[in-house]
Amino acid sequence: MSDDSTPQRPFRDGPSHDALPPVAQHARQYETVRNAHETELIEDYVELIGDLLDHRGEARAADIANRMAVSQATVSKMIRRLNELGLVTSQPYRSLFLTDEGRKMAQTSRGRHDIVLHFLRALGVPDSTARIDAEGMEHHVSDETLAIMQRFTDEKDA
Amino acid sequence: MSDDSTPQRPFRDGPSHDALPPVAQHARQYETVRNAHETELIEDYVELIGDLLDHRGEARAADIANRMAVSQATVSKMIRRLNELGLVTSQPYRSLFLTDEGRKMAQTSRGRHDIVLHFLRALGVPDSTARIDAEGMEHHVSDETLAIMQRFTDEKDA
DNA sequence: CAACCAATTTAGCCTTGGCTAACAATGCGG
DNA sequence: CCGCATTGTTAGCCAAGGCTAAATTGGTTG
Repeated sequence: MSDDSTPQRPFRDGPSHDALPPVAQHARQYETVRNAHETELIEDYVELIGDLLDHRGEARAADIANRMAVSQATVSKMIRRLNELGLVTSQPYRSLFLTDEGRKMAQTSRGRHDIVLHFLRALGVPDSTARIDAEGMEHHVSDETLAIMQRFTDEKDA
Repeated sequence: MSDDSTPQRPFRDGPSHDALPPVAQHARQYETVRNAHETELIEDYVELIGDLLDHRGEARAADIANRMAVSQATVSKMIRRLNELGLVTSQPYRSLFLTDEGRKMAQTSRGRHDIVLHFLRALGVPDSTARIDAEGMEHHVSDETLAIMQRFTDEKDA
């Protein structure tokens, strides 16, 4: 463990850099991101399925594959996983449905997504860019920040 | 292809949902996120190595493992990858260095990271939360949005 | 200078999330 | 009601990014 015993070396003369955060805190940042990665794809699928159900009354694997730009095989495999996780129910060759838990996740995810999207628009980001950024950002924004974004958007719109 | 021929079904009576984006655009959102995922870990490693070099004069595998909260074996494997990608140079059992390209990536990544972090703070997010969120968000913010964030922060600080 | 401890690397395993190709079921048009 | 296009599934491949355990190297210290 060579870390964090070494006092600051007098090496730099460049622009001022922030100090490195303490190891434990730094580590927690990365852990949080890794954890988010584990759930975000799941959430994206569930959210999309929820949207399809709302807007079209059904969610077919082919539609999901299209919208995700992914092969049907990938979707099929993922659906099995969602099934095991108790998020969707499906009979073979039939349209999908969300379980209660799945519906809850879809709703939450939807909510976060909307807050981020509206926030970006309120900030002045053009729609098509806002959509793309929101998709990536939504899984990495804490509840705390989310609340602040919400507040910002509300004030802007008021 | 059952998609996008079906006109709106009159199903919902709940809260107003935005319409689904056209398939092509929707697909692009997900593709962008997938692409970001491919590079973001790499960027995180390179950025961290750059930070360690700046702040401590050297970047050791053990420090990286500590700060990332990951095993040394994982770091070792990743370093080999970074090597193959021409981002770092390393002799076995020795400290690491960034190539020109690696330095450039570290700098860019650092820049994005700082903009997002400062933006979040300017928005009113407490520091420790801002750090965590910034880590996750930095790879999903477009240049366009980044510029807007920068501007916002500048105005706030002025 | 030998021996031990810390750091690094290697080997081998696992899960995720993609893919293609081949096969199976559905359901519609004639 | 038969045939065939569309849709869904399965099998088997691959790369990435984790892990543990074991082997190696390097440095320090008694």
